Amino acid sequence: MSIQGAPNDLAVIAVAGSEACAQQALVSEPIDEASAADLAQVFKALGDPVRLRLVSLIGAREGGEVCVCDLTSAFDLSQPTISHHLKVLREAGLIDSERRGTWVYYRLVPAALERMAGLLSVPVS
Amino acid sequence: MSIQGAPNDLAVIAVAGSEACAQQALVSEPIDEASAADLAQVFKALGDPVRLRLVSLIGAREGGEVCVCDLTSAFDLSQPTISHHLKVLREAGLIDSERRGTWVYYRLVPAALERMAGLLSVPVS
DNA sequence: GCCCTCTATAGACAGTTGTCGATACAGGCG
DNA sequence: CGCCTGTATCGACAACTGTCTATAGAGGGC
Repeated sequence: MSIQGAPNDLAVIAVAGSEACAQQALVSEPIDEASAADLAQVFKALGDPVRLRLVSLIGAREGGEVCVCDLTSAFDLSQPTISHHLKVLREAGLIDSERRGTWVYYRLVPAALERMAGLLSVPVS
Repeated sequence: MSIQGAPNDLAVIAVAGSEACAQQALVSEPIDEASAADLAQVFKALGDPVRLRLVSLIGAREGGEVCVCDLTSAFDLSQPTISHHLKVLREAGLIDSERRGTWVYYRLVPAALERMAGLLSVPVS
């Protein structure tokens, strides 16, 4: 389950992402301050229960897209608060959005998730 | 704080961790609130540049162990501040420590890192 | 025992973050 | 056009976080 086999752009991005993150382990050599600040911002975006659930809700959705109205109704929080969390995730590069008519749809950026996953994987030496 | 004796225990834990993370994708189905809160705490621990560099410094070290004194000297921060960050990482389960005489040595918990990596990996199906 | 070094804890304080209500903007529909 | 719905931004405020100094605890050497 998860992403359908349909020829959408998301699958292509996912493959490209997982191939690109070859040597990016956090633990293979000490990272410099600039990289640390850069990566910390992304982890910080993931470091909130609401945002984690947002990512999960978006990613688990068939078709990979979720309307903001569906996300807002899934939480016991105000609409501006959800909008704020979506903005944080968007600025971290983890999701992106597209407006279609009245509604705005969000989807994951698989390459960004894979990049972080690659950083955390420990070479089994 | 406690690390079990022999160094090859770590390898066993690492392998077990990477094998166990089969179906733990964040995006395969929506996670519940409790899991989200739990996981967010770990991502939050990683969401600070200093702590990311600490993880990197510890993981990149030959032997996998680093004395606190080496970590403190790697930053332009006070010793209590580094101690605080190490505590955050320890409480998130990402690192572990052992006192040997006067010094305290920190090492990674590979299973914890692999767990988070597994969560972020996007199933390419 | 006394003292010295290494590490952790406590308390304080400024900066950041999550949340809200109010409001502005965007776009479809009479 | 005016209105209505969906989304984003603004401003405020309490709660949390990162940092410091001061101090406590652990353990070795004299």
